Amino acid sequence: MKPTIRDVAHKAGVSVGTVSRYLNGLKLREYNRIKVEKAIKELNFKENIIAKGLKNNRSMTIGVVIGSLTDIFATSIVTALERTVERENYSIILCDYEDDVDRLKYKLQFLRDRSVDGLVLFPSIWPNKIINNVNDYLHNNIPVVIIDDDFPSLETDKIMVDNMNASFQAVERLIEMGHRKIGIINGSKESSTSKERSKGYLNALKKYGISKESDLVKWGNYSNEGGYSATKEMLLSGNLPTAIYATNYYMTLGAMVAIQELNISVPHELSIIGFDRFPLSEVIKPAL
Amino acid sequence: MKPTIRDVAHKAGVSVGTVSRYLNGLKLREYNRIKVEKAIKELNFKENIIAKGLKNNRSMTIGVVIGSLTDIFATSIVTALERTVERENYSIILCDYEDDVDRLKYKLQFLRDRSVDGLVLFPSIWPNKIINNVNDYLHNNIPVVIIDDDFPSLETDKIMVDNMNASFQAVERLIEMGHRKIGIINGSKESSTSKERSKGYLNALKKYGISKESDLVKWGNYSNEGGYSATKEMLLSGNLPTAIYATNYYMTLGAMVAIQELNISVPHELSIIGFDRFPLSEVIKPAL
DNA sequence: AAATAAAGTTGAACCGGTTCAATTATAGTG
DNA sequence: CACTATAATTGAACCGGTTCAACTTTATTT
Repeated sequence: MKPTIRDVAHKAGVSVGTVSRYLNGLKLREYNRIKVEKAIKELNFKENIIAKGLKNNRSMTIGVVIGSLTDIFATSIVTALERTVERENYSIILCDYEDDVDRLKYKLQFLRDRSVDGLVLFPSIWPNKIINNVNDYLHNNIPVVIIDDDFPSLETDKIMVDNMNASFQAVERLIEMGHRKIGIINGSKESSTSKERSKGYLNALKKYGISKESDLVKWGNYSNEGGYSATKEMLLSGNLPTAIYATNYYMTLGAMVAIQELNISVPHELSIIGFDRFPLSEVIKPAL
Repeated sequence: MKPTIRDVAHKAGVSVGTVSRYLNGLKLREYNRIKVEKAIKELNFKENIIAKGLKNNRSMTIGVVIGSLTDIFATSIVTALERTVERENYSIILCDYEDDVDRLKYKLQFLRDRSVDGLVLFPSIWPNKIINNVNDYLHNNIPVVIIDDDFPSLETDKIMVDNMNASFQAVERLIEMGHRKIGIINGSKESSTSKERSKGYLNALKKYGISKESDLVKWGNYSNEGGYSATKEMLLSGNLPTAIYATNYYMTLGAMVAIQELNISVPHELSIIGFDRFPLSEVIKPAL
């Protein structure tokens, strides 16, 4: 059987309370500290995190809810997150809701039942449908952090990407390079980030007195395939852009494939700029 | 305060033991069952998974250790895995070891300390360095499943991809189509899957009496960039292949970029076949 | 050296479930 | 109907930690 705190106490000749104090970093008398440390080492004692959690009602876990595990934007953030929480001895329970509201709700409940000590929520396209679930966390004083999504009615911490401004700058850059016919591949019509990115595009056009052309505005649903077909559609419509702005990584990839397939040379015939950093960016010549 | 099993027992007028039996699916007398169900509903009782775990020493969690969260091969398996364990009310603690042995060891220990009920281990390139850690699980009767990696000395369950054979078939296919100069973009020299895939390639060549040409064997380290530069190198070496076999998804992508950049047309001048299913496969014309 | 303050230790009770020996209710038998 | 056999219930003890009031030891003051 695994040694317990009582075994340690017995071996060291002190009380359980003393061992507990040691484990929690409180001060012991020198000679007791030495005895406890010796006993811990000899028994190879490891504290039981579950038992610990029972009394102080902490699970030392953080729930992370993510639309899809194959979304590189989200997973790269989770990687950094994991590295951070690990330092405090927390672990991450990762839930993929497969871009489905009901599964999202289910997962939020699931994590509640596991008494996670905190929640990190990645963007979904139905912010209003899960307000109750999120409030359930807040009312129980469980901290919630929302990543890059628009929940105006919820009092949670948020980490926002300045989508509108980033978008504006990207498009402005193209305009400064002389482009006047700039196509955009938007994400999905429901998502708040997509709306923001679209707004930045429109604002940039407006600032420079360029009128919006509907042929040059497509929706690619944030996916490889969507970006591919939106780009094909745009480039085959007859009304050719001189630059394309793809509003995420996957659609940029899809756009690249479409462009190369149509034998359009970048950047001579067409410029392209994409949101998100792009593993292949460094490799492609001319670089994006 | 959250209601406990004792509150339920009190409200229903039965003992805690009876409520516990109900929660564990044992039979109650009809009238007791009704009272308990009513009390649970009225109090909105949820069982405390942590307390449950303390007595029977189960954490209802499964540790999953993965080289990189941005590896689509691994994450797509994790997605399916999560969906499966969720049905049994298990959750997944995901650990990304960032392709680093020490972090891998640390993570294995970390998950042990959290008393996970099982471990799923994704391939690493240092199988021998973690044997002790894995044995620590096995000696404590914690089931371990190893995914597509070669641990001949460990008595764990394994899920293997038949890398050698799949590789053989891919290459054989190319040969049957008339190719004689077939390039391969291998993964990394240390990984067992890569060795297997390489072996399949060589076996196919041997079967058809084609001799190996070193110009046509490159290593791409399983990455986009690696695939890209390996392909560039091969295609610029002067000794041109008529077909290329890229041994994973990322390198296939990198190879495609390289090929299109060199203005080589697929499949007229060059055929390409890739290991792993490929989100863009459907979209690219001619299809891979 | 005695009185007081501060620091450290003790161990029983607790967290919210499960378990099981003892007990009680129901069903089956002749 | 009495007598078993079986099924269901009870509640105290337990899982492995934390906590805190009561106590002991050490340090400081006078």
